Amino acid sequence: MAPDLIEQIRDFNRFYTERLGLLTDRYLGSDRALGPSRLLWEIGDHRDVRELRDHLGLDSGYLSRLLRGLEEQDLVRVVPHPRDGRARIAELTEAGRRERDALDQRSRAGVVALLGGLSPEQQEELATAQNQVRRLLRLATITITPVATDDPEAWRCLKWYAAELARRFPEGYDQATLTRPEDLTGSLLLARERGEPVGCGAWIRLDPRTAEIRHLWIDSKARGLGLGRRLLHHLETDAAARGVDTFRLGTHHTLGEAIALYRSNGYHEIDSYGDSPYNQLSFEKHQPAVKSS
Amino acid sequence: MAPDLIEQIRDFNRFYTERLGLLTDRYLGSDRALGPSRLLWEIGDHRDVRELRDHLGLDSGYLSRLLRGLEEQDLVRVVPHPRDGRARIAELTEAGRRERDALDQRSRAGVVALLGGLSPEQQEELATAQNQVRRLLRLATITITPVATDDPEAWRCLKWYAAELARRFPEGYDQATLTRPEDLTGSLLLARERGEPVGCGAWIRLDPRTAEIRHLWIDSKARGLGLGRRLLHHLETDAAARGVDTFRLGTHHTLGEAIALYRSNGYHEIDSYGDSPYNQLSFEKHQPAVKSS
DNA sequence: AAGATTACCTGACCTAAGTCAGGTAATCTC
DNA sequence: GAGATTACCTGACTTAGGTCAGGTAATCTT
Repeated sequence: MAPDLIEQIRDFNRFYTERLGLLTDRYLGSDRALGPSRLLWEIGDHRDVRELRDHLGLDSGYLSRLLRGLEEQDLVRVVPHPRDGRARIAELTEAGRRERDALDQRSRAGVVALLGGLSPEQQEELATAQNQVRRLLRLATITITPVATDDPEAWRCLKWYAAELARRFPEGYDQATLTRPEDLTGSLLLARERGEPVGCGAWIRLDPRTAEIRHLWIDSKARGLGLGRRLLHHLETDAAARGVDTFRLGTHHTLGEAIALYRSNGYHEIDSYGDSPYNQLSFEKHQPAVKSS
Repeated sequence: MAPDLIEQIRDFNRFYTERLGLLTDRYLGSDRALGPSRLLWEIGDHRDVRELRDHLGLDSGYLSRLLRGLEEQDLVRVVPHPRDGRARIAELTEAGRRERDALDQRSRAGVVALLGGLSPEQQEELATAQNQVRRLLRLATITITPVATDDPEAWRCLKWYAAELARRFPEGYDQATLTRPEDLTGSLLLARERGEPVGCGAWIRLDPRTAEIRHLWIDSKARGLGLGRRLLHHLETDAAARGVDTFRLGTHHTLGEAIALYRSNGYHEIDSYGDSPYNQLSFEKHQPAVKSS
């Protein structure tokens, strides 16, 4: 990997850390410490204490003390959970809401001041470049791993996939059409973003040198990142490493993004080969088998 | 200002903070705290203690203690300054250098792992987008302020400007040609990045409705940001607010970037009007006088 | 209904990071 | 050469942010 590229990324990280320092210093302003401010913000209007603990990654003792502190200042009320006697819910009081809004306002003001130094076009350019950075960093940190054919997380994805097809196909989609675990003769891949499943894909072996790509699906919150392409590529190299040099797949007229993805990845349309009623279009691609890197 | 643009910027800041958290957690790795690690890094091979204090913004007592700690671990040696008996210099020992290199290696490894999830083209895209973000944020945080005509910081800039012209003009440049403070009948503007002067520009009044732009200069470390344009624009609105509607300036064949800047800002070439031997080209622009925003 | 688990709290303790007030020696300014 | 300033150090203190070991009550599991 190009060393200067690495240095450039690190340099940007250093730069941004420094800039963020300036912004959050300003954002603070109040004499409240960072912890309580962040908590105030995270509570929103009301939130499970348990959820807060998970989300902020805090020790239960520490969170408890933080909440007590905010309660003493009358910014927060901690009330019993209506359905679980053990659990509790933190909610902002009127004063707490005012405080949170003030914090919010201060944070906005910092950004407004920053943008004031730029022309409207430059502001747009900034937003565009930031979105690009975010998109690529999200994509880079999503992990793709092979999982067991009956992996519960992967099956949650497959269910979502089926539900989406049912919504999008005019004729609906029968969940029973999903490939059963015992028929997944190739691999089942699961994509996770920060631990959360956000996509899946599988291939099955049609014959020793032919694989069929199936059930390629990306959660809506992870679309537009280029994850579909990455997942498809991963499936191909995975299959290629096991002797496959021909890939096939079937898809549906309504799945425009998928069709575009296949075409732009070297797939060409062929005559229908399977018997699935949903496979209105069939595609194929040849590629010499090589070991995955 | 567009509210969703503001939210987008804030959202990116939150996103990046979170990502950086992940990166620096990894970067740590060692059981050394963040403070000493950062200090180790900043010392480089050797550095004035005083410089470290300024640069890291640390209390002198705190820094002293940090250094003592590193000295006890044999990572750092603090030796007297050769030319100033009060001052001292911190330098890494052999072990300190190894430790710093190990930190560095760990930080690189984190970035390499991150980039591993992207194709080479995407890596390039990421670097490009990050540079764009950085460029715009730098530009946005540079302040431009009018200063006294004999302001010492502005005059440092003017001296640098003169020195650069002396290097670039085949015939050299006589510093005495710089406009004297008493002749700066318009304004002298100074651009600062994080407090440091990085550019200047002035206008003088030729007649009640005509200004001459002079000595527009950007430090090499702030070039390519679009600061020249911003500074020029600032000079124009400043002059316009004081009744000027005609701008003139003279420049030199060797200053290609400046000539391009003037042309792209509505200046057109006119016959020579002044008597400066360095003004090989003259430009003019009309613009109705309006109050600055 | 017993035993395990979960949700939260309390008290005791700890470290990193920093502030502040003063002190010493060297150096600069006049 | 006196007085101010600078560079650094030491000791005393504070705060934020956190860990850990237990305890209580509610709930889930079998």
